[in-house]
Amino acid sequence: MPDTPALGLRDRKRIETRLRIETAAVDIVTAEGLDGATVDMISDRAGISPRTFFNYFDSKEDAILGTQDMGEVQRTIAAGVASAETDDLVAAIVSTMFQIFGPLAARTQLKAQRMALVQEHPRLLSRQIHQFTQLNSTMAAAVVEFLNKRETTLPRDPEHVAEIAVATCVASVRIAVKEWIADGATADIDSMYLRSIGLTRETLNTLQ
Amino acid sequence: MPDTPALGLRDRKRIETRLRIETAAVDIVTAEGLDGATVDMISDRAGISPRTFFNYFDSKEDAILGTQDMGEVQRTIAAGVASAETDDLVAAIVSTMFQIFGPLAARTQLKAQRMALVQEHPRLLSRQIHQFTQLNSTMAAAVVEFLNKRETTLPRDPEHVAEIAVATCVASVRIAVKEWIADGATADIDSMYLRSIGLTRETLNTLQ
DNA sequence: GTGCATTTTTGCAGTCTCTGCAATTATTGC
DNA sequence: GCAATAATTGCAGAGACTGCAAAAATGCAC
Repeated sequence: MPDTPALGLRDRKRIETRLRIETAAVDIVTAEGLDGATVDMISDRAGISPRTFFNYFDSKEDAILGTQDMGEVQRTIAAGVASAETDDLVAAIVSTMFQIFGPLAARTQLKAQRMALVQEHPRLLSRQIHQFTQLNSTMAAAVVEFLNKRETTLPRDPEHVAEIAVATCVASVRIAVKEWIADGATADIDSMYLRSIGLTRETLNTLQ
Repeated sequence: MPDTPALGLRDRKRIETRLRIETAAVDIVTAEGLDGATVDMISDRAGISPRTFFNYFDSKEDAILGTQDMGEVQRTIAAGVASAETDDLVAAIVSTMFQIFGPLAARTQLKAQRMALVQEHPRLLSRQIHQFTQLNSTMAAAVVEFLNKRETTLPRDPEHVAEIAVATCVASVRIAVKEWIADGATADIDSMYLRSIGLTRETLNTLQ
């Protein structure tokens, strides 16, 4: 992915503004709490009008989470699972997830703060889980393709199997990330990946 | 569970009002859509003032979902998984979930409508997922106990394995219920249970 | 039944989120 | 420059939700 070839002033400004809003939102919520932070305060710090705030985000929560266009994420998923070289479904799903959230390893102050907020405020967690859930169906579709392509002991209901498989892997990634945060967010992304795979395997052994 | 021993008029009325609100909420949202239904409309049909609405529910969404006290649910879970006679973890989890949502089989117009609404409106789904997530941690704790009690090849991280196992089983139950709704909600609860177990097994086979 | 304590309901005023619309301003391609 | 396009903004307004204090309903003595 080349670094955005020819970005005009307009687009550069938009990206910049978006980031300013996200930063302002996370900062103020960190300082004042979720209910203590109003859209007015955030807009004010970001240097825009409250009305403009809603041109960038649908809600206060979205601004805090930095919700972005899901289009690219979805394309990454489809490509990732489809192009997996392994026949190991777990590895294919988990590694795709780390492709998506890998940039999380190159973490910024903003991202670290954001993750802390999500752990702290149930309302945010709820919204984030919802986003993950939307991802789930996209991932499940990619997994169905994966299954069909391999043709190895095709299950009766590939769609359903795919959804459960995704739910399982997503849970293991989530837990690996949680651990990672608990450990002070020091480890690198590879160890998170390995940890996540390991958790999945352990669970499968236990369930069998 | 004996039928509420000595309930005064005050308590009976409160329960009745609560149900009237839930019914009104579901009916109006079914007819007018999620945004088309206002708290004023719901309160009006329920025969209460808008202010009283918020004495019963924290939000419109909660009224639609009929959100209730999670205390009893949590006790049911702990008891269910703990008292499971099988050594089969999947069976223990899934059957506990059906213990919880079993009364769903004795379904009412209200519950059927509610489930349809949740499938239809992402905002509701989001809120419900959040509730389930809270349940997950309770279930995971019960599963850890289950694992410890059996002492069969204790995994390195029982807590994490438990969370993933629960996520897997919850997903399979969710999908079984979804199918059930798609089929017109005709089948009985036992077939849902069997379907859910079957889905889990298939997935495990595929993942191994 | 009457009177008193406790709950529940309600109205009201107010804050905050979020939307549609139309005017204004900024960027772009020519 | 100049027109087309896009972003920003103000404004008016709907709707969700809260705190507070008055009013009504209920429970419990007596």
